[in-house]
Amino acid sequence: MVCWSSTKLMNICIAALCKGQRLEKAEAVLIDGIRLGVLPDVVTYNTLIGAYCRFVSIDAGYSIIHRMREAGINPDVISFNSLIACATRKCLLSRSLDLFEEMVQIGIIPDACSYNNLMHCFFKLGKPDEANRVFQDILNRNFSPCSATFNIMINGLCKNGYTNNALMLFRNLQRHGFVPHITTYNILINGLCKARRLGTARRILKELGESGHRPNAITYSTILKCCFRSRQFELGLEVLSEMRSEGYMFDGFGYCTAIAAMVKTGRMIEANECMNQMMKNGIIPDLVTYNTLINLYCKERKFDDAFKLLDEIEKRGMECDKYTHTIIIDGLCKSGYVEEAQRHLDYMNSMGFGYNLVAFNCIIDGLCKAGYIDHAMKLFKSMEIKDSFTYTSLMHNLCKARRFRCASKLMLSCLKGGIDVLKSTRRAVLDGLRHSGFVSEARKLQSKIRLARLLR
DNA sequence: CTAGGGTTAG
Repeated sequence: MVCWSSTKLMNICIAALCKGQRLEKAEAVLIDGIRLGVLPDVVTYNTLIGAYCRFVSIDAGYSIIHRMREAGINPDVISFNSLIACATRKCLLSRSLDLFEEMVQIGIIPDACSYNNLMHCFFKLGKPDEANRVFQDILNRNFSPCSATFNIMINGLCKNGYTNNALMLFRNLQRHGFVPHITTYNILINGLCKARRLGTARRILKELGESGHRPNAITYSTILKCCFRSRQFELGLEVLSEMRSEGYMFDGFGYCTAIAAMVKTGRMIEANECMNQMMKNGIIPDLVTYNTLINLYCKERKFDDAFKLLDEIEKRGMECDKYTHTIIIDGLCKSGYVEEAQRHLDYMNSMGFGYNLVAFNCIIDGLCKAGYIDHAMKLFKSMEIKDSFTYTSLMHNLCKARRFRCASKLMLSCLKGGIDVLKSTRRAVLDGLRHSGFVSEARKLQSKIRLARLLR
């Protein structure tokens, strides 16, 4: 007799192969099993559904439903839950709803997990009311909601702009004895950060520490990213030192964010410390990490160190990307080596990289700063594509050289091309015109700027 | 089933 345990054994084997993305091998094991008289059961097919959904497509997953039926096995709630979860994850939301309905219609009773999926789907559809209805349903039917239910709810509320309700739900749950998991904290912190409520986010972070959980890499990268995005570098660095004094570690992503922000704010000593700490923690640099470090060295004019890293990239069999080259070009410009920067741009082109607008902008700025504004204007005229950086850079430097009418002309072509410029540049051009006697020209330009902004 | 994310220019 073929015993139950051989099917179970086969399932374990198939599950392991599926996990390693070896679907063909898994199918081969199944065929072998059937030939030897080991019959697949609902677990076997559910494993395959999960794997096909994840690695191939939802349709491939769904086709297993047909195969099961042909083999005389009915799909169960787990089969459908995997399909629905997969559809939701891939944002095929109407598909999720159809699958849910199909499941109910063939008489399968949804479980807590099905309802969680449904809520998640409604939130992604931007229908928080529908999601809330499902949530109330879960509570009313005494489905004993698990922490995932609450997490999906809190996350969904945040993502749909109801950060306050999310916070209230969180507090309510706590009052009822719910102990938040690290995931719950992270969801809430992310929501608060995105809503620019940094103060509250920090309070929740503090509570997280007091709760006995430790903030993980996700927690900190969420907070840091948010501080730096809103240009609150001081606060970000404060969080960073808080984290350090607590003995927390970054992953490679976190270090890159932190080092880049320090370089941008001119905190070179701290950036170097951060880099050393990263090395000590055994983070193996990837290309983005190298780019970040090369940027640090270039901005410190340590070109020897920068080129050492370039060698290291090659030695490890990696290839520099457009970021690497742009960083070098900008570094050379900022150190006054504009000719070398231009040579490097030519070299980059010969390597088959496409048009590099950022690099051109760096060189335009570099030429201006080195006093070659006419040279910069010539290059500007030859450029195929320009953006607000190109114009802002030129106009700002023209103003510095007191060539306000030329800057004014550029401003007009910005308005015509629908290119936005910095407020400070607008101010510099207008004030410059006024103070150098071109009052009526300034007035005309100002009204054109107003008109353009109204039409936008 | 639920959470985040890295690098360049004004």
